[in-house]
Amino acid sequence: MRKTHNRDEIVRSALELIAEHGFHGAPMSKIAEGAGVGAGTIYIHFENKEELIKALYQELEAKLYPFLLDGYVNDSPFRMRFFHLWTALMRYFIKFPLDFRYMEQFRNSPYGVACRRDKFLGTNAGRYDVFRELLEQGATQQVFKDVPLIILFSVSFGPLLAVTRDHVLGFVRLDEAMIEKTVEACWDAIKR
Amino acid sequence: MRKTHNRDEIVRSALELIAEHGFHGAPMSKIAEGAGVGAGTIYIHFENKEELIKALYQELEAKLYPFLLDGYVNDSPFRMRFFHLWTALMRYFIKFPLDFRYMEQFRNSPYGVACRRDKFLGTNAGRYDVFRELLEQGATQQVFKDVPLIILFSVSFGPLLAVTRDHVLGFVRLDEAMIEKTVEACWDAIKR
Amino acid sequence: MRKTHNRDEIVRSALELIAEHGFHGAPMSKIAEGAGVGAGTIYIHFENKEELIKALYQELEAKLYPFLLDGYVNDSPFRMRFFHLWTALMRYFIKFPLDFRYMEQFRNSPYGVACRRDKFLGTNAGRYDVFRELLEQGATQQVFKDVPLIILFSVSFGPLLAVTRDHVLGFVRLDEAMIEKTVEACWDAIKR
Amino acid sequence: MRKTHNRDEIVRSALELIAEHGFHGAPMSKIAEGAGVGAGTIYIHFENKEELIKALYQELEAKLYPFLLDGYVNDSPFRMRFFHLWTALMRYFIKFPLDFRYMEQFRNSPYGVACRRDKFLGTNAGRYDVFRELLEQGATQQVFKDVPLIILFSVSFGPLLAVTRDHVLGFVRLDEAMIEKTVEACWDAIKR
DNA sequence: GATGAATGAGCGTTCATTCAT
DNA sequence: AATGAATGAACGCTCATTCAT
Repeated sequence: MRKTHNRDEIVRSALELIAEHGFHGAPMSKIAEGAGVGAGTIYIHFENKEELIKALYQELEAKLYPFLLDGYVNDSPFRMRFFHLWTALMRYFIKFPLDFRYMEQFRNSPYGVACRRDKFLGTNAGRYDVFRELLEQGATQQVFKDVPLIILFSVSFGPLLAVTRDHVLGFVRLDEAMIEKTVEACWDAIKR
Repeated sequence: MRKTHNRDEIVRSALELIAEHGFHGAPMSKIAEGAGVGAGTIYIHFENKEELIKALYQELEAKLYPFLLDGYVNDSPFRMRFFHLWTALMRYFIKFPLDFRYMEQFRNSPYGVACRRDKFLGTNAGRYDVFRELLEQGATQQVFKDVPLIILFSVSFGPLLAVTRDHVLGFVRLDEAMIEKTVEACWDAIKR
Repeated sequence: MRKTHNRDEIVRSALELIAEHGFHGAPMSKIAEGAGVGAGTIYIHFENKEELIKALYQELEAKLYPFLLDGYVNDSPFRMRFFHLWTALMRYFIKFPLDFRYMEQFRNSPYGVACRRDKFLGTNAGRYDVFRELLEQGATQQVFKDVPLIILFSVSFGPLLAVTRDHVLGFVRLDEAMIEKTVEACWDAIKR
Repeated sequence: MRKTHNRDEIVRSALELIAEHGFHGAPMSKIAEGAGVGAGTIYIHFENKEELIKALYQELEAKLYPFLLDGYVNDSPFRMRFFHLWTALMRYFIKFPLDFRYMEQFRNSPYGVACRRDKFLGTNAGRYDVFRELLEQGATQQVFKDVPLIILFSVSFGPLLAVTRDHVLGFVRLDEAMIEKTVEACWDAIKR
């Protein structure tokens, strides 16, 4: 189907350009060019630039999920599940640095903030999320520090994202040992 | 002297607008308007927008430093010094949320990345920095995990910045107890 | 096709405005207005103002050439060929005074100087040019004064351009007799 | 007297900048800087930029005149006087290339055209001018071609100015022999 | 569905001129 | 007389979006 093919190319082109040059360094005309379509074609598939940006973020999240769950054993020990998820996330970002750079930009943008507000306070507050499930469980079982859920998120992802950023920007080159040490830091940060 | 007054107003207006709307959401014309000056006046004090952005960042850093060092005792126990600095930083950001938002934007921009590259690899690699001194000392004394210096930075600041962000964006309201717990998380994340 | 029509209108408007008010008296916005298009439309057809200016010059040269060669007999006597070309050039400028004024402005601008430098010293030094051919031939046959080629150009065009300028600016009204006298002056100036 | 000194410096700075970069490449602020005065000081001595430009032109003309008349013998043979004036003019321009470039720019600008219109048609039509006197005399005595005075001007100055331009722009290097040949060309062009 | 030329508001920046000192 | 910070209209140019084809 032609239609889907074009849409995919647009999304791919947007990812590349925005990840590399930021939202404002990626004009619609260049996204179209990179996708091999006309400028108007984007507006057939997406209402406007903002919608394209949000849709792309959701596609990246959807692509990430199976990666995280691959090999995830729901009833394995708590610590192991934490290590599995955090390690998988880090490996994913290292494998797909464009995805990381895009997602970081998104998180730092008004769109991303609104998205997060919705996640914690809004209509999506209850939607299923492996990370949330794990953190909530750990909080209940008093494995983690006694702080609000959102702070558990920030404290346990903070080191991972910061270190991954260093890698993606070329400040360090992460190998498996360093990934393990980083995930350990995340665990140490959060555990009681 | 009129000159200094205008310059200060421009810097203040730029801080407000950029912190709130990002670099691209803060056109020079609005910065001028917010400062109560003509558009051309900015260019008397700053060569161009980029220079204004960098100068503002440096002013904020200069304002932050004394705040960190206030009460800092150079030969107090290691852990105490860490807690002093990290707590002071967090309190500063909570007290001046615009500064935090601006500095975060800067760090996530090409300017900020270049600045950091310079700090770790370039000509400023040796310049004095309380944080760096402390982290290097801790690495030498094997108090911290055995990872490169840059990762010590990311791991120990990661939770702090992420949690502060939650506060500044209104997702949590941090009190002294929560600040302490966050700094503890930073310490736990980094310590061997 | 709309595209070509708009491009032509832009070129026409630029010619009029620049011929009359100079490069700096012809802002892109007014050129657009004169062409009946939006300001951005110009940038679809020309990369920037400089490229528009150069392209317009080349179009005028291309328009001039056939005019010069019409009725030009390659093996007619030397003096006749000179009179043919110089007379045709002068008639052309009188018929299209905007072209004259534009070309003069161009010649007096950095673009025009660079263009001329290229013609005499650069990569275009060998490109075919009726005027150059005639002058080189005349130099070889010692019909002309013994001076460098570039001076033959200046000496033989000098009177023509100066007189044409007088006409275009309204200081004289040239008729056929006066054109003939002017071309004779050019011939007298150059011949040995 | 301070006043005169500043004025002179402004005029000198304007000459340098405009000759080199054109009217639009010479902002008042840079002219002030080059003169070592404040921007406002220019407006004490000249009403506005246009007046500065015109005043500078008149100063250059006033400076040129004595140069032309030096050694000029009013009752020497006709041809000799012509050669004296044209040669002196050319030498002057070669000696003071900034003056030449400035005067050419002026002549090609609306100011210059207005000035010339005034000279030939306006209130200054009768003012004394060595060149005019000589050309009028030559016309009366039927030494020159039978064309209007203004065309005598253009025809006799055309080669001189064009060749001088070549020299000033670096296309040729004129020596005394070449100057003589150029002046001869001017004479040939004009004489009956 | 697909195109890409066209739009025009808005951007960063310049500069002739003014005026409080 | 001299200053130079301040002004703001105007510049060249960009780009999200539209619409005739």
